[in-house]
Amino acid sequence: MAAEAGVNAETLRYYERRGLLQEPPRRDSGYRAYAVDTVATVRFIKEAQKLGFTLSEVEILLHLDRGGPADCEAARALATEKLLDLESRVASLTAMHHSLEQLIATCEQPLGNRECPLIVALGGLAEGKKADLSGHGEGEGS
Amino acid sequence: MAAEAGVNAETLRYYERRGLLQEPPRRDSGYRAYAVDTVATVRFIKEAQKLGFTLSEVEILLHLDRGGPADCEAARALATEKLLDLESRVASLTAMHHSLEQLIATCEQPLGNRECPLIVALGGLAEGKKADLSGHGEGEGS
DNA sequence: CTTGACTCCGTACCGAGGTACAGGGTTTAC
DNA sequence: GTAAACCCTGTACCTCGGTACGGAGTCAAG
Repeated sequence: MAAEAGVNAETLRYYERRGLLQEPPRRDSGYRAYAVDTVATVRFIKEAQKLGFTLSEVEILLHLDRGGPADCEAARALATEKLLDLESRVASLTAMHHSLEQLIATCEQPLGNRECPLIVALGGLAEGKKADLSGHGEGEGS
Repeated sequence: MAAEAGVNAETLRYYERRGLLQEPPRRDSGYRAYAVDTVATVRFIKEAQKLGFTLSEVEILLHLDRGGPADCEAARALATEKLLDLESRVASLTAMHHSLEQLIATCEQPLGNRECPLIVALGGLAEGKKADLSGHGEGEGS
């Protein structure tokens, strides 16, 4: 069953501990007797993870699944929130990418006599922020 | 000094423990007497982190900074590698974004009588993978 | 009936990047 | 000269998503 869902057996137990899977009935030996559709649930979890949901959110989603239309609303809200989150992450990674490209480009610059332009540039980037000691600024640059 | 660099004092000590900052001289009281340019180093660390370098990589970069032109090459290689890494992360986030959008779109579909289309759809996504029980496939989909 | 592959349980650990706390010492401003 | 506000050390803890281990029981095949 673990193999079929593509996860370790330990992972299944972990999910059970976390409440993502509810405890399956046991055989008389104590072995877990998983319902057939548990495989689908595990795949659901994995899919949702790939879409950026945390396990806690997945848990919420799973509980929501047992509810009515109001819960469906909630599920959509959660998904929409994730979407925004993804958007901002993409934006910031893209910004990083851009900066890094520029940074690497400095390597083509004549390198004076001994300093690595890349590292110097990275240090230089930070200079801009000196004025920033007003608050406890956890600055997000862009 | 911690405030000026925008980090906790504890974080400074943490960096020192990790070897990112070398141990500063002490006043006779035992207090750390940071050199003026340590602030710049800390900002460098923070900048590099923002660009996706891990602290271990930053450490390498800092050591590289003391070296010659060969080390400069190495720094550029590291940066280039990071760039590729960023590219793939952006790609995968973008893919997630796309899927999530489509998923949310299913919410507009008529919802039968009681099932949340979003959750049903997420479950449905996983179906495609049933054939995948050949190896121990830790599948990377896309 | 034995052997090997599975499963059980509980607990501890990984890595990354810190944060928190306790129990002191020091500095600085009033 | 005293009180607040900083700094020191060391250790423990946090989140996240699992993985590993040990000692025992169980299942299926030969």
